[in-house]
Amino acid sequence: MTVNFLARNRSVLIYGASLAALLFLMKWLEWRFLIADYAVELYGGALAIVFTSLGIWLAVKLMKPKTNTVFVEKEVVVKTNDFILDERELTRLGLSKRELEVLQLMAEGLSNHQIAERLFVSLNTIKTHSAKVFEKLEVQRRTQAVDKAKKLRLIP
Amino acid sequence: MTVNFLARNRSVLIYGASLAALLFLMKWLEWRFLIADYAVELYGGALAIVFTSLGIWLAVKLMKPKTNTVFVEKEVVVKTNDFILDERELTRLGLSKRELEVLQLMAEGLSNHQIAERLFVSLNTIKTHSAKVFEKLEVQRRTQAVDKAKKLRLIP
DNA sequence: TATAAAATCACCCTAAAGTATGAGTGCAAA
DNA sequence: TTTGCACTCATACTTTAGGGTGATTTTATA
Repeated sequence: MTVNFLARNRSVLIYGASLAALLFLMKWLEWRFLIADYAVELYGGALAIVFTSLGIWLAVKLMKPKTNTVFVEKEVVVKTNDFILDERELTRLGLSKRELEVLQLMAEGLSNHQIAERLFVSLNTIKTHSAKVFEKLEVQRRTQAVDKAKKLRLIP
Repeated sequence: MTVNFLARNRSVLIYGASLAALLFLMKWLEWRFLIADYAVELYGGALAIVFTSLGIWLAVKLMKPKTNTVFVEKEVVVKTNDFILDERELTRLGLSKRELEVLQLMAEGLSNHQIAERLFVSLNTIKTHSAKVFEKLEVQRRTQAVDKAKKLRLIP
């Protein structure tokens, strides 16, 4: 902390040190015969050093620290695993609840027979549903239907 | 900006103003009969003001601003469209180049007949290929094969 | 060059999928 | 209340898919 302070105010310290050094130099050179004549100037120099220091101390103590706030954007990859059903597309195509259900089971690779069992209806009903699904999706095969439905975000 | 500076350094300014006011007060009170006697003190006061100001100015000028680095998380939706084929899985299952090709076309919803035309081979050949694909993927239907292949990252 | 794996094709048969059509029921909106 | 829609089921038929088997030709590699 102290080291940091010293580092930050190096220029100020150098200024102060230079002033002090200069005074000492003058003092050493002319101590013996000029001290009496230049007493006022020496007094002024000392005053300058002391009050410059006071000023610096005051400013450092009282001045609110200047803060530069730097905003750094950190990219966070968000997984897009979350499937959101495209309701708009769904209503546009006019797919009913049951038809979508059949479509989902189709996508899981179930046969019409298995879908019928799963939904407790007859095989013929599933055939009817799938036929309507194909019609609405404008396809001929279940594999096409699944492919298109995935692209249209009707199923995950 | 200037207003901001004044606000931040109010204490310093008050200190300086007080010093000045004090000097003026002394001057006003004792101007006529003490000016000669206290010339040195007035000179010292002036020096004090000037060098205190100098110190403040120096400190303000030279003090390095504190840098606050704030990390802001920015959500970036990365398209996970980039399909990378799972070669390991591919070799594990022992799927041949041609079989994978057939699998891909299956996933696009093509019928065996269409696949045969696309690859310039007979329907029977496609049937053989698809049969081997089902065997290797341990499934019974093409819809299942497509579903499993997608999950295993064999096809996009 | 021998050999294994891949690719090709054929035939037969069954299962599943898909097409077409008709019809009954229930529910909600006009 | 009627009308439309979703859901249900059935029958008949066609097409496609899938299983099983066997065979020939390429192709890559030990």
